[in-house]
Amino acid sequence: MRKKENLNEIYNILYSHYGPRYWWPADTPFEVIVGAILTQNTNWKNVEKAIRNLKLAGYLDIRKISKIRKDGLEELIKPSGFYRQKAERLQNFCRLLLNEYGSIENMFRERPGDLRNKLLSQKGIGPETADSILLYAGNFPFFVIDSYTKRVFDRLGFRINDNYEDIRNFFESNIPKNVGIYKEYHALIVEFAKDFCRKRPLCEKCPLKKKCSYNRFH
DNA sequence: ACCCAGGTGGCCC
DNA sequence: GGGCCACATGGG
Repeated sequence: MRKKENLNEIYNILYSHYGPRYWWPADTPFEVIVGAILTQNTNWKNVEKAIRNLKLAGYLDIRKISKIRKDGLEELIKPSGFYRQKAERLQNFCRLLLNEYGSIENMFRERPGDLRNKLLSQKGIGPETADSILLYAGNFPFFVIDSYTKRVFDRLGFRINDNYEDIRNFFESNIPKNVGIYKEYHALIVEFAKDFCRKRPLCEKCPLKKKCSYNRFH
């Protein structure tokens, strides 16, 4: 791991390069939750199809999803892949949410740390999904770590171990504790990773070129 | 015909 | 604690 100025500097460079990303792309907190579950190891385009299906059917609704037959839900979300487990887990989560809290607004009144543990205890909600929900639906300052984050900062020369909580703690202790910045930084990392950390030929135009440890191989 | 995508849980040691 | 594996669709 490296020092904090670098993390903030990288944020500034990415923000200058891309501008605001307006994440999370969703109309409601519940849509964030659904998207967070459906996008697990899945291309976002496929998730958009699934969410569109839910909307068109009038089923992007916590009570509707709680009551629908499981095979009906599977059909609607099929484009997002892993649709049997996701249908099961999404439905279970909706039922838990209604039973324990009654509503999303009420769920987000719980103490953030307690809520995070509650989310993590649900089957199908791991640390990234939990933090996506807490940050983008609940506006709580939890930094979201995903495979892009690990890949990007590995290439930038940060010595990152593979432990989710360690990485999250590293970010949260070295950038301002600000929900807007957390939201924007994660979105910028994803944007940057898609542009530059998959296709090597684009490296010449990379805004973080000077910081990238891959440069010595060029 | 591969490979990848905004992960997670189960099982093994 | 880490190393595999299943889970499934759609696009390059």
